[in-house]
Amino acid sequence: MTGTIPKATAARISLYLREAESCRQQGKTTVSSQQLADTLGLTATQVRKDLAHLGQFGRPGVGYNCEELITQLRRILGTDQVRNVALVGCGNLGRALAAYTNFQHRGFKIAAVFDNDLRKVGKQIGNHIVQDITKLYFVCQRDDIRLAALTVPAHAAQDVADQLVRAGIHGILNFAPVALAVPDQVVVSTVALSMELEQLGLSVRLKHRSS
Amino acid sequence: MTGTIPKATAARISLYLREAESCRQQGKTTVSSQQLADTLGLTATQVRKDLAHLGQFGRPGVGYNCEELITQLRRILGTDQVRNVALVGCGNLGRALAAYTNFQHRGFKIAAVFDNDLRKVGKQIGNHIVQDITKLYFVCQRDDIRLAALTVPAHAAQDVADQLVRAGIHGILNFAPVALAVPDQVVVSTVALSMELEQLGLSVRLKHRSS
DNA sequence: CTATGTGAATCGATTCACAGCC
DNA sequence: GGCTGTGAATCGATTCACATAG
Repeated sequence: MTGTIPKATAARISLYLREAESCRQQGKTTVSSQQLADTLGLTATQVRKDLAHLGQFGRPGVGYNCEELITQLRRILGTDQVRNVALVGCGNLGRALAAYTNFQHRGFKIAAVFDNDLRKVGKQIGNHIVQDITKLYFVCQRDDIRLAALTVPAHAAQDVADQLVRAGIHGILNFAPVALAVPDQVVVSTVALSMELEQLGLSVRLKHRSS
Repeated sequence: MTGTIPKATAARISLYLREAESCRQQGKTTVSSQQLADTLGLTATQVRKDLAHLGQFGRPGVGYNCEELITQLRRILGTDQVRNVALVGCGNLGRALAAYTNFQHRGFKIAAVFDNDLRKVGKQIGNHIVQDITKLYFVCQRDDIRLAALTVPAHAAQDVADQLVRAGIHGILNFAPVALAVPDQVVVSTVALSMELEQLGLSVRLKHRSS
């Protein structure tokens, strides 16, 4: 049951959700562990173990009901309710994220956008007005913002991370290629494009070496 | 030695490289496994096992020489030489990536930018002129482009991925939240912002549940 | 006959304990 | 004393084999 979710399983929940949504959009009502495994590059057993870990939805001889799978996975991820996200840093990447409208459908709402550059404060980006970063604490408390996306230059990332922690943020999605020091109860996930490219290049090298 | 790198170790190489660079910038000449572990949230033993797996640089009683560590990690990642990358899709995210200049310092060069929208073709983004996607095969072959960043809408991702495969691309950094079907010899790494947010939110939930 | 859920076995990764070097 | 590299032990995740339900 849902008592405790293995880390490896947790890391795949988003994949299952996307694939279940994709199946639903194709008009399928059910999907088998074998089908999920094939498109996601996993094994059927692995998929069954994972989904059984999350609570046993799925009927022998039939498969998993797409609609139910989506509902359950969303509930586990907590994206059945919309959560507010602060976006800090209005460079190229920050502006790109601020302009996205899809997050809301996925359970996240960019509720506020901040920058420390007073020339940017007050400007409009997407549907948002850029606010002064000194308002961080006030706005996060007022609007119950617990997650943040950090798109500032690497040299400023730690300083802003400290401000986010003081503002009561629980999770930081960090786009700067630096390790952030934060208290234990705060979660940081770093997504640095240069690091992703490095990993991709390495995977390609290793695959072409060994085969 | 470098005979075979464990997957878990490979996934951490970029972290070690960033931290080694950070140490060098702070003027340190050496760094210990303990220091690396502390800032990266790992254990010292884990760091030593990883680095020993990659070839034993590191002197007992002293630690790892930052400069040598950087050189060796770059060599393993293959980023000691610059590799060309094609960027496909000039939406918000694509434009943000095209404008980045840091990739070059990290061993990657955005060598060409493509879109299928003829209104965007010919326009300038950063230092690049947007090219018609029909030129993909020609340009990738001519300029020895083997990696691609895919920043097109989800519904177009598979179609463009097929074109990338035909153009001889070996690795695709996919920013669309869909699973791509590609031949075995092609590597896909998906970085979907909505999925990263889901994972972050889940980590926060699990941490606050259990503690 | 198809497909799930699960104990048992296997595989890989992390941690422990310590030998050896600066 | 401080620190790396590594065999041995532990822990977790994947795979196998199969019982069970539709």
